[in-house]
Amino acid sequence: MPKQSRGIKTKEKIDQISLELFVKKGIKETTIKDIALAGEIAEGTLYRHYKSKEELAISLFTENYLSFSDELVQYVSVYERADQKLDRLIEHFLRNYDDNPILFSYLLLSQHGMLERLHSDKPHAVDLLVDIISLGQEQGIFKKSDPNLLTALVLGLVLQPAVSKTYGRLQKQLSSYQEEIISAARNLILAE
Amino acid sequence: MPKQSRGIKTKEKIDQISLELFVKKGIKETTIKDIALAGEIAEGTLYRHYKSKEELAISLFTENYLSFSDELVQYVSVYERADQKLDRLIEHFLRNYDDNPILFSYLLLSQHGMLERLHSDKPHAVDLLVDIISLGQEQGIFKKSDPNLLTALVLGLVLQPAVSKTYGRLQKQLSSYQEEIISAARNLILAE
Amino acid sequence: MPKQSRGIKTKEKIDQISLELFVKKGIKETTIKDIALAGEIAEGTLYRHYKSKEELAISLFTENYLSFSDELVQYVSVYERADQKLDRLIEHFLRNYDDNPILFSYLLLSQHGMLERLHSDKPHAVDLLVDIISLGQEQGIFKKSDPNLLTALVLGLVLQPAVSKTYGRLQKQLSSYQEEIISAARNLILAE
Amino acid sequence: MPKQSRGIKTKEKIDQISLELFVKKGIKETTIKDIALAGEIAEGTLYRHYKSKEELAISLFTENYLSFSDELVQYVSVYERADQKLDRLIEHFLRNYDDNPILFSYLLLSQHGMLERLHSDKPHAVDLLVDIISLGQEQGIFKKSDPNLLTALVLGLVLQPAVSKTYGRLQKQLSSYQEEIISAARNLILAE
DNA sequence: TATGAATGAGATTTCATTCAT
DNA sequence: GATGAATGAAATCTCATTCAT
Repeated sequence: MPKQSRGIKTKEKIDQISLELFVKKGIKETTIKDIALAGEIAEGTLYRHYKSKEELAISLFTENYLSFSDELVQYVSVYERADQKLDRLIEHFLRNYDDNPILFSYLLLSQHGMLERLHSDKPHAVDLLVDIISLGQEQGIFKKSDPNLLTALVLGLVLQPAVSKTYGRLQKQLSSYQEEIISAARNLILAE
Repeated sequence: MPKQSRGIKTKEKIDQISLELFVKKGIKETTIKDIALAGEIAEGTLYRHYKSKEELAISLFTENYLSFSDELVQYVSVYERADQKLDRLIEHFLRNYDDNPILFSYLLLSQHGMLERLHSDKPHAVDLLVDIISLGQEQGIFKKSDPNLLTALVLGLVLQPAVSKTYGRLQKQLSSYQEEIISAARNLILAE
Repeated sequence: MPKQSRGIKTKEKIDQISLELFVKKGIKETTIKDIALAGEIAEGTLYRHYKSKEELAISLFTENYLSFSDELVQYVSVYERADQKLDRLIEHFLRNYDDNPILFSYLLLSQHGMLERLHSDKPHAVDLLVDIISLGQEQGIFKKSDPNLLTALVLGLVLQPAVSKTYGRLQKQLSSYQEEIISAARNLILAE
Repeated sequence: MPKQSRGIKTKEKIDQISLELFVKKGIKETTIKDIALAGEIAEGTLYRHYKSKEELAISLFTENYLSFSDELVQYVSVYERADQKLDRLIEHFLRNYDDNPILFSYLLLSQHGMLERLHSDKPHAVDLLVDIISLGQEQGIFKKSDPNLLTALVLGLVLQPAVSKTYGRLQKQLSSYQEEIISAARNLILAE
């Protein structure tokens, strides 16, 4: 006996609840029953929207990661200078994390094992950072060191605060650290 | 009829193989059968050495993480100045990663959910970093910003290259980036 | 908002599509969703016409099998002599198969498990054949061997070509083999 | 807690019990639980021997059908003349049915849907019959009609009694009908 | 110590059926 | 009559763990 016909709401509820549970307990550790109970839906209902739990987890990652990446690309493309692009990238990331910490925690924590499955021809977030850094080097704005290392270092400056926040080692909104993070990144990467 | 009488070797094999599989596929995703097949041992044999799969995973993490932490504490305690301590900490981490990348990938990737289970009175690696940074601030050597943020940023500079290396985005030995990483950390943290 | 107001058409579509799928994949193996997709109807629509999937399957079998049996009885009753009855029975079967191979494949292949559920006082096709053979023996036209064996053998001569056609091992219309099949049956069954 | 270490016996039990249930109730209608209960094994035990219920059903068909085919080929190859080959084929089939009616009922009833999946380069039972009939025509012993039709007819004479026996419409051992079946086949197929 | 078949609890998944629209 | 999202009972399947050998 169907409870409601609002399919859209149901899918959203599944996504929301799953995200929370996946972050809190891990994907494997979260059972269909957990999701069904928390979402007040039947266990079978999940399968009207996703072929399997794995597909749900992958879709959650892929859809959100790609749409975040798209936005980022869009947002950053307005600027010409690599340093401005980088500033905006960081700003945008931090703001997005604050807007939806659970989603971003999921993206951070499930990178491992997900990024490999990401079959997309479009450039995504990490690619974008590599591109910006290369561009900055061409523009003579950024240091000439190994761009892969520079990427890793800048990535660390941006992602680790998010991870630390996820683990509760940072208390405030990520955006409140924006100035310091951007300044750290600039310090690190600008040609002297 | 036992295949070999040297129990030590078997345990080592279990540890080695489990570590690899845990890193490659995740702990929950790795089955006893996977370990048994890859290690050419019987499924039951694992239970001669560990009470459960969970105990194996925890033991692997704990033993290695704690012994790494201990060494680190030891190694760093020789120095007085916080900046020297920090340099040594980074150096030691990079060297250890190069010595056993799989083990360190495991320590990095399974932090989530593992650190919580670690009930030890000894200070962990992250605590050590916090301590060093606080010390540096007391010594007037380090910037006076939020020590938790500073910790996150330095952590990012050190861990992300390791993650990037794990994902193949960095090719060379981590130690070869040591100078740049240390200099980035110093740049970031030293009082101007 | 109903897509079309002609309920008859919908029922026919359900019957047609179900028949095909039941033959191709089996009854249990065919899901309501399969039928709905192939028939471009909603899953719930089937239940406007049948109480359950089982009722659909039984109805499909019963209606068609019984009407085929009725016709057969009618058609064969015109003749007096058992050998003429037999000829007409074979002719009628082959023609009917050619007219609707899918339907007949269904009748052939789902006998197992269906015949048991058919509680009807009307004689079935196989009973009719047994009767004809007994009659022929009484009339002194047919061999005096075990009538059950004779029935099986004649049945084999008629059904197996249909099965072979279903599996594509025979190409032409079944009716084109009529002469040879009838002659084989006569050869087999006529008293020398 | 494992009950016994006699893995061979367990697999045999699974095969035996499954065969019986598959014939009695159908494959889809037989649940793992049914098999486990009847075989006094745990439900999971089946999966030590087969990857899935479907694999069990397919394996049961394939293994037995192919080994029966092999035997048949072997057995028939001793003779030179097509009519002798045919006699032996029929004899061998009937005897085998009597030796294991359940197995042969399974082979008969699950042909549909199984034969398609039979990926074997070796010629099997039906091919053998086609070959024998072609050979007989070359040897001038058999009628010159369409060999595919002749195959279907002979097949019908042999298989239908088995089907009838499976459905309880024949009482005695199939072998007791051997003479009549062989004679019917000879009558049908021998050149005038 | 080592083995590996067997176990069974618990997870995932299927799908006929219902019912509010 | 038609729709199709939701249901949930029942099926399939997984896999950590045990224990007789």
